[in-house]
Amino acid sequence: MKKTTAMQIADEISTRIAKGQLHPGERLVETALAKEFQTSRAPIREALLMLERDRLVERIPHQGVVVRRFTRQEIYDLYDVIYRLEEIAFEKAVSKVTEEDLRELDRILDDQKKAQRDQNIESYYELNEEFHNKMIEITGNKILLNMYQNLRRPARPFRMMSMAQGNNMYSSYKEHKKQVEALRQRSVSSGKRAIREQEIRSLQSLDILFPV
Amino acid sequence: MKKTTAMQIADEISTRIAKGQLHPGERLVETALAKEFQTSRAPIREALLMLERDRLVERIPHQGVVVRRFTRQEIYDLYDVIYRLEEIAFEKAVSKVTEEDLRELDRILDDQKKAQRDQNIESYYELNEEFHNKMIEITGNKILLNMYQNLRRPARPFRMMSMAQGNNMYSSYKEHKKQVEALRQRSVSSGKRAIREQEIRSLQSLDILFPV
DNA sequence: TAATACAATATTGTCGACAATATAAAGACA
DNA sequence: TGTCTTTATATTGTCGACAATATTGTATTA
Repeated sequence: MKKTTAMQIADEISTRIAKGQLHPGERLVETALAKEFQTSRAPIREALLMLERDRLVERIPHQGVVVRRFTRQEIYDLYDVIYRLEEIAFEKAVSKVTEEDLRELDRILDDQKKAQRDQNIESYYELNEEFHNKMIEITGNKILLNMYQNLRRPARPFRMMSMAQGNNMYSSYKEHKKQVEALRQRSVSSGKRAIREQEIRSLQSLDILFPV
Repeated sequence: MKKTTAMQIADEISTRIAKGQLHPGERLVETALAKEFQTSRAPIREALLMLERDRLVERIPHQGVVVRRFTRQEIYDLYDVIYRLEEIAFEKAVSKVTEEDLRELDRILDDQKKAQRDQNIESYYELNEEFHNKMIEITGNKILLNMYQNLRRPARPFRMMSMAQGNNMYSSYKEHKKQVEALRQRSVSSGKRAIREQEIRSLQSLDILFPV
């Protein structure tokens, strides 16, 4: 199952958006992209449709495609939903988690600790994704996992930015550790508490990044 | 902002899937559709991409597009997430609801009552959508609303089927009424109770529709 | 007969050209 | 001068043809 060129292009543009090389509101013109990627417009159009599917860009008929723009409110709403989903996931995970799952989470935590020590934001972020995905995988609900990933994808640029801020990477690591501990003890309440703490911290970061 | 033909085609195929005229797993061949809709393949391809975006079909590279197939487990997972989101929405709505919102919900309930009396499933279903969308609109969280709609869309065929079953339309109406009453009293607990009751009923319907 | 290699067919992927539409620029009129 | 109309330009939408790929059917060989 080889990847079609449209998919490769979609991947490339996707990472550019994630890394902040393409900014919200920036226009994506088909002909320009076709020239850059040395193809015709057909695969470009298809790639853009795929990106719209992933909610990374917005398409307006006869007007074109722009990198999705979030209002301050939308970012807050996005975070809100993400953390509510994490709570749901945690609650479900408590009754399903195995010893092997816990070992896997410990492994990710260890790697995160190293990345945090090295101040390797990129690496830490990837492990972060892994951690949360693992957490939801434990629930066994693929719909939930899919939805969660769809939400986090557009949030990535903001998360990266706030991760680079102050000692957020360290406190993020600590919260994750608390979560795993709560999961080990099968304690829904302390798990939720850890999630809430992280949420508060995230919102504080947002306030610094996007002052009113 | 006129609708492009690709969008019209996507709408048409979308309703066919929703109404069960196209069955899960059924193949959607581009040339055949192009012939039927009297266009070239370009807008068809685009429409199919849009449907994939809405999670109504699955695309496999070089193999084609099929109407999305759900396993029994996925349907259960889908319902699970939908009801968890409704709970979240209700909790948020309690602190935001206005008198005008309540009147609007009453209006929808009245219409549902009529549709239920006439055993007009189609009409009842549309009002049902309206009810739930309104409920989430009250929260003011557009991300949540969008996500909720994305989940309900592929679930529509199942919901329609279970609505046609026994007196599910009537009990659905009653649960909605309870929800509005709970909202009026700003009671999170009784709202959640109503949602859970409806969830249980839904799962029972599913068990009848898809016996093990 | 069963398994494998090969050829034929159906279908998707990509291309370049043209048509339709929206935006920007230029002109007409009060 | 300012507003409306018209024209020009840029960009997206659609088309038909060809290329690439996957599947199916057929032949070959052990």
